[in-house]
Amino acid sequence: MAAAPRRVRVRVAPSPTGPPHVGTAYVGLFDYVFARQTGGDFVLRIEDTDRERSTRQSESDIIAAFRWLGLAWDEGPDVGGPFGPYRQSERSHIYRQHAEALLQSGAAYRCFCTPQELAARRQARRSQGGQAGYDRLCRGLSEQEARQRLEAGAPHVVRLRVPLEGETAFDDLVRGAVSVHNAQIDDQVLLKSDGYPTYHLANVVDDHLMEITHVVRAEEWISSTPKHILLYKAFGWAPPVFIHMPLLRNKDRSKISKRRDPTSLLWYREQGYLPEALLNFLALMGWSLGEEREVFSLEEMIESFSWERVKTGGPVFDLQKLDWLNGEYIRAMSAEELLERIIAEPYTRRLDEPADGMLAITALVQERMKRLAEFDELTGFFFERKPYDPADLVPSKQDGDFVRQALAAGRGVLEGLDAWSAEALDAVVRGLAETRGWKRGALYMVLRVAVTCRRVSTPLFETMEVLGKDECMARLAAADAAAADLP
RNA sequence: GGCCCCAUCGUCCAGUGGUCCAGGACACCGGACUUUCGAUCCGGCAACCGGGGUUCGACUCCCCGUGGGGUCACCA
Repeated sequence: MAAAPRRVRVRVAPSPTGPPHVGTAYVGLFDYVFARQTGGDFVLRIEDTDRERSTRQSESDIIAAFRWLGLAWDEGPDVGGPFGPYRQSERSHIYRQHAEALLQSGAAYRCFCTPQELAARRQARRSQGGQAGYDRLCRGLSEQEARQRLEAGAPHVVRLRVPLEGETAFDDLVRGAVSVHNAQIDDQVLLKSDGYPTYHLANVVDDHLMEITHVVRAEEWISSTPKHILLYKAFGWAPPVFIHMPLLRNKDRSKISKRRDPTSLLWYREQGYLPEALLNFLALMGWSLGEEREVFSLEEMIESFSWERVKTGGPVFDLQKLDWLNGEYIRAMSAEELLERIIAEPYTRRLDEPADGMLAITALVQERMKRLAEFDELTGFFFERKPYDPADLVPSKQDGDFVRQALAAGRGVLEGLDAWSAEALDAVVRGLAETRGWKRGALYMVLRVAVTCRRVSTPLFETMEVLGKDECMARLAAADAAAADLP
């Protein structure tokens, strides 16, 4: 039975009906890794068959988001390829043709029920505790009747004639056998009355025509996979391998949704999550290296990936862990690279500042940054004096008197200091604390607030060095004035 | 509700019949370092959903419960 080894072809098939979704990236990551590992092809196909909701904006956002992540596709609407077009809205004739073939063979039939009729009947059935789904009213229509209505121009859809008995099964690569009784399967709409295909038809036709070997998609599709199997059968095609990835979850374990957690890739990018960190994090959702290492590159994942190691339980998307991981990546790079990436996006509005100063500042915040977008907030005091409450100058267990003395003494020793380096500053201030018998921490806190206008800041002396003597002295003087009437 | 999928610390993962009174990571709580925050290092807390089988032996296999999730559209 050994089938000829086929080149692996996978696709990610987003529907451009909103912001690029993190779940799409999740599935796309596994597609990409699998394709790269096997030397296969990764295809991007735009499933824009919902004419109401699909937008070009959404499509380009999706493309931009995937580029940002670095998940490059070999074929797609923007780069072309031998199996195009890759936008379903441009393939309508293909679907119509295939629907026609099904009509001819009797595997499908025309249904003239209107949405309103369907809704009404559905509701009636439901209130009587009956089955959901289509009641198959038009399934029994005679050919003559159907033709009559068709010629009269009655709007209609094409439905799949699902066998009433038996069962349909498939083997999910990560879940094993799944089977459903055909009686449970609805006579699915294949072609809508606007002439566009539904997901079911378009998906099956395209996956076959594009020679997709492995369909990787989210778990929510499991229940419609039997319909797809039936469709492949009706066409006389061999179905691809199916792999249903678990659904990413909110904290309450429901399917991840923007109501609860951020789902837009645009948001992750804006916040300053690094693509490699986000990918690493997504990989951790359901897959592991097999050793106890959690920080790894895309390349490493490609090297050791296997479907056997993907879990089927739905993972909760934990932003706290993403933050930690992002911080790991931030700390692992050089300050130069970090700054480059902050400027490239940009994540800062300080684009006109001198490069050496920016680099020094970046080095100071690097180890306390979790997201690149925090840069300005963390470094604002370097560029401008921030308003602050003079009471902040007072260290715990100290009073205004201490603040005034500390400031006066501090200004005194610093005024005479010429070598304005962190080491020199450290030595001088340390010496001051000792000669006066002051608690070092208390003295430092006064200076910190005076110089950075904040109780929490980057290390004091490095910060003062970057700020320069003039600016520091001016800030100390201002603090001194503000401390005048501190109790 | 019908059908389907899933089930190890709060969360993410390791564990593929014995080496498990269950291991790592995040978070949390302590401690160390330290001029604040952070980073770093050290330590701690904390789980095999329940019940039946199978087996000499089950976290691991099977069944039934229970729980969670998904799906039941001319949306994907």
